[in-house]
Amino acid sequence: MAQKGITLKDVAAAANVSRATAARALNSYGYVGDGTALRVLEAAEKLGYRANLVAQALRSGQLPIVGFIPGDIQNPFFARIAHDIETELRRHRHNLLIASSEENVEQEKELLESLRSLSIRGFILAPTSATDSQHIVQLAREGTPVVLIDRVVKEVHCDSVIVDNEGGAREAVDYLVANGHERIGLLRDESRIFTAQERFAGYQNSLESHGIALDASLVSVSRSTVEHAIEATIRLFSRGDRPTALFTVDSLMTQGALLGLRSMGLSIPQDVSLVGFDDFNLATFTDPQITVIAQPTSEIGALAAKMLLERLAGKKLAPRHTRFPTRLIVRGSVSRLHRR
Amino acid sequence: MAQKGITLKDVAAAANVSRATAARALNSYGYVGDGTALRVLEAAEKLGYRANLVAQALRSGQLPIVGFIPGDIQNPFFARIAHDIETELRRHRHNLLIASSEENVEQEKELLESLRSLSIRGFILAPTSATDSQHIVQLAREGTPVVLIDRVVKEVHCDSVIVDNEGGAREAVDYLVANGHERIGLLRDESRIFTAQERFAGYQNSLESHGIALDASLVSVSRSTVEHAIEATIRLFSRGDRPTALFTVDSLMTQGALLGLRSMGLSIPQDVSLVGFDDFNLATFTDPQITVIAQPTSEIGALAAKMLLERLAGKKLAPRHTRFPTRLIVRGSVSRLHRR
DNA sequence: TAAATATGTGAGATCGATCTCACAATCAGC
DNA sequence: GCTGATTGTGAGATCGATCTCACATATTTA
Repeated sequence: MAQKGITLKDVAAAANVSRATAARALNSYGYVGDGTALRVLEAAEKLGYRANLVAQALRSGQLPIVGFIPGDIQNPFFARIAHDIETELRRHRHNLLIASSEENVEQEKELLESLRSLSIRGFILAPTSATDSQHIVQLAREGTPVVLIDRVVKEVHCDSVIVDNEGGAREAVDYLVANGHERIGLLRDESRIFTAQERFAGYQNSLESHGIALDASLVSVSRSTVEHAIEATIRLFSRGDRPTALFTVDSLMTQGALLGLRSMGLSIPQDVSLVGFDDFNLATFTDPQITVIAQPTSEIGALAAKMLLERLAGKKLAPRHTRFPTRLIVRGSVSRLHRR
Repeated sequence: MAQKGITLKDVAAAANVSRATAARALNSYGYVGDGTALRVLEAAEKLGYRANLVAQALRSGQLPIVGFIPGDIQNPFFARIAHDIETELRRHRHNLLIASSEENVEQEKELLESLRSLSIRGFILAPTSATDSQHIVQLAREGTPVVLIDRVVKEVHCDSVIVDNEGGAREAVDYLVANGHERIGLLRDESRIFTAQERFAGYQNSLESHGIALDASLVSVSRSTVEHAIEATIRLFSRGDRPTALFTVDSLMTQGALLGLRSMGLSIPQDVSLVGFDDFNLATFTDPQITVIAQPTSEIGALAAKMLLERLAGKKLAPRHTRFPTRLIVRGSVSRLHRR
């Protein structure tokens, strides 16, 4: 009952022309007499005619809808991106359908599969697995425009927008090392996820370049939620020779680490130094303020949407890959470690 | 190019039957011979047939899509609700289209208007205005299922899920008064918004019941973002006789207040006591932990989705209105005020 | 003035799935 | 063996917008 039921036919009847002519007048193509066109437009106006997008889609094969599949819409990082994508799409009369993969490859596959039958025009996707990607390859190969954000997948040929995860992580750990830390814990998410891999690589590379051996027992894996990160943090710091510093790979984990450490009575930065990847609202309120690697979150969504819209408009180019730099924001959560 | 193009016709041809019979076999209705049905099913399987939802929608007039129009998808409150709605919808093979009103009535109207031509099945809506609501009345009257969340609009007859805003706000202010505060500031959002009205009423009623006169200069209005709330807070506390306590009406504002107060060198709870409406992740990390009025956020989305799905299934009942209770969580951001 | 082109319009096909209707067969009951 | 129900199937219409084609008139051009 969504539609009042004023169709092109009604408009045509009111204007005393055929459907074909009405369509020409409304979409201004082909030959239409001036007077006729005016009559049609007036009739449409008076009746409150709105084209049925579903009918248009059946002919054209495409609904003016773009799908966005983030790992988790509750993560402020993705929420911000969703907002920016939607704003950009609206400018071009497209709508945004959001379905979260919940960081589950199977769910991601099912979503893609089911959205496909909706004749959605294109996808903006944060693939949950860097390797299990045949479904995405397949999608891109069929010609559906796809833009990957935050995470890429090697074999897929499409536009992508990511950040310098390795460099950012390296900078974070370099900074901790420069402050005298050697036992540096890592709170990361599952290794299937592209950003986790890259940030881990940054962690490794930094340690290696400083001649510090990687200690696997200092690395804790957790899902990216505050609750899971609290647990993982407690696990990591429940040992005798606990780390003197911690690097967390996203803002929800940073918040989990804050809460976990507090619950253990460990204070920052006296007992533990902390650097988090991805800035967040309250990072400057906590005491101390949290030192972070900031990403240009506000640019990712808008750029991805623009890229996708260009593809939808038919632009044929080689895939474009944008990688934004990150930025270390030094606040107060890292202390200089003095040898004891 | 979203569709590989395997249509019912292809399946019918492969199974050597007519389209009508193929449809009957696939959707199991009417009479179909056992052998025939099997042939059709096998052919569909082999070809990888997926029904074109757009074509189905053209006939039925409805796409399996539900629209969600929150005030701001970046507000964790709405993000959580969006997540829960989506999870529930997916169970019933429906998709979620999210478009933010950005707390702008005109945008809300345009969105509704444009989504209408998409033949969306129903809406879950947090109306940005408690009074400017003809567009929603109209929508509901036409028979489109609508569920209002977080905010209601008087004239609209449809299901709704909200919380006890007045009671929650009253409890917050009662608590401050019980701790000796009389000059209690209010950081609220625009009065057009339903929750702002109700929470303001709770603030008023509490003061009145304690014989405290309402001082309009203690009330600061701001948009519901961290940035705007910082400014509003600073404005409110830049006066000589500043409030001894502050009540903020949502979690982004609470965070803004925290940052604003800190930037002014005011500490909580020594200089200012604080109670916020809506709990948030870091409320227990900040020092002190923040006392809040918690809402059952995790129940709202799921319930709203269920209600909507029932309506979509054709359930005809009088509109149901659920109002969840709130809960005061006492932490450490309120101090007992001693007369000076 | 005849031929060629430009302009305006409508009838009907199309997109894909589904539904109505007509028409066969098969089977039961009398 | 005949009527009437039961079962099975296909032809064609339908949803709404758009596009192709054919067919008119007008207007140029040779």
